[in-house]
Amino acid sequence: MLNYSTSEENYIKAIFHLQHTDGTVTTNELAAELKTKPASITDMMKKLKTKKLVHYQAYHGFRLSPDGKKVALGIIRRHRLWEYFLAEKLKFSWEEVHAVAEDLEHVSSKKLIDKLDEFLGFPRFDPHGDPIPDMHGRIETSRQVCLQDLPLNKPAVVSHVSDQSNEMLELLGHKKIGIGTRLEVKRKFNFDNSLEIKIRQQSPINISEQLSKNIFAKYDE
Amino acid sequence: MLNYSTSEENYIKAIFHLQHTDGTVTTNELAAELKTKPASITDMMKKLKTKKLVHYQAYHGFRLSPDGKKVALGIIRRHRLWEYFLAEKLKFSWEEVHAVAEDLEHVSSKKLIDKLDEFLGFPRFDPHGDPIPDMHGRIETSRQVCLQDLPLNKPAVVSHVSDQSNEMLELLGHKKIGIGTRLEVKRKFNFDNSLEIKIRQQSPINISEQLSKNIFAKYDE
DNA sequence: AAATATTTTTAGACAAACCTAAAAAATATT
DNA sequence: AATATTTTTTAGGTTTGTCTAAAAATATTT
Ligand SMILES: [Mn+2]
Ligand SMILES: [Mn+2]
Ligand SMILES: [Mn+2]
Ligand SMILES: [Mn+2]
Repeated sequence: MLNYSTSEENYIKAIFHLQHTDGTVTTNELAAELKTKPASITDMMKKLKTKKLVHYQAYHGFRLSPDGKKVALGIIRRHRLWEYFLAEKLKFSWEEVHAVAEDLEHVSSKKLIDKLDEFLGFPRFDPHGDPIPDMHGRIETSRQVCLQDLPLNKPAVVSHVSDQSNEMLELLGHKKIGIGTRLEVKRKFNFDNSLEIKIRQQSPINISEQLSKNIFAKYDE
Repeated sequence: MLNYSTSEENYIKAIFHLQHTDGTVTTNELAAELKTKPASITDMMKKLKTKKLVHYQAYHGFRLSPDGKKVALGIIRRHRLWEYFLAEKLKFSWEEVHAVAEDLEHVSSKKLIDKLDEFLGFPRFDPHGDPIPDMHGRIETSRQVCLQDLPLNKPAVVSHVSDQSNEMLELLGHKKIGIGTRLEVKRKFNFDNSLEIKIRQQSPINISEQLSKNIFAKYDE
């Protein structure tokens, strides 16, 4: 597999993330995301087109080709493995890992990343709950997010609890929530960010913002 | 502390290493080291001079300023900590670590490096036996090298033995060599790379290339 | 369907980091 | 000391990635 410059990689990764929401990505959208000017986007899209990494027609937006997607998944794999390393091994806080991983992701030795993966025990999610692509670029399609970020009425399965204190576990036990519990968020109250959730056939219960921020769940997108 | 480009950092580090042997470094020397053309060296020296990182007078070579030395030690710290990480944690072999560290050394988050240092247990030497500068740029002046690389007639102290097999220890016991032994290499025979070494007042003894490659010693430079 | 507003592309410029070929300076040889 | 050789610098050019300002295409209003 060829090597790409840091700039090319940042563009490819940004397109990947943007086209997940939209179908195709526009020049202005990408310029805003990367904090560059639209003219720079056009320049780069021409280049990525000749390298067959994007489908691009002047004035009609662009999206990654199958090859481009493979490259993007490689970059995302590196980014998320480094984030996991920084949080888990070096004890960085969740908010700090992203900026450093933004640089580390461009060191592209395949052996380095595969050995790092092994050293970390083949983690499946980064510290933000996003899935880490495996060495073949396969990525879990279900997303892990905290309950606050779960879409309403989406069935999800509790996959992770970040605070393991006695107080937390006592509360979870009382509410009958644990790893594997299936639930849906029915309403979100903006006043205090409390949530109303439904667990199987039980009647809906209410949980505080504080609690919801420490519970993570997976759902299919 | 300011940030420097990958190119600037590679030049600064190369000057640091070259001026250790010579006093001042020449254009052609540095061009050979970095595999670039002399014209590129002149360009960069002008730039590094305006940034006050080198002392440079046209046609008369250059050397690092005190500021330039500080920058160099920061890069070398990052390089050697990553080499240690790769060898110790990711199980890379000694020969593989250098190339990857050549890239990782340019990720310049100070917090990243200080936390990595702590995670690794503040190692004092990289896998090649070179000392790792601490977070203030202090570096041990004594070098650890294998006997093959020891300068002739330099008093040195055995500091490390890489092969710990019974056969090795038997041989070392017979030759009366152990950690802490003071010795000097008196001659090197090019035919088989065997060495004649002197241990205190004993008469000189001969050791094979194979053995010498597994014995490391420190000396002041 | 025209007129207007927005988005995107083109044209041309600039800095960083490299190069080749020619000129200048320093060094070595006779 | 004059000449020849080697080293270093200068002059000018290329590629990558960015920018501004103007032109062209598309989308939205009236
Ligand atoms: Mn991230
Ligand atoms: Mn990045
Ligand atoms: Mn090295
Ligand atoms: Mn390097």
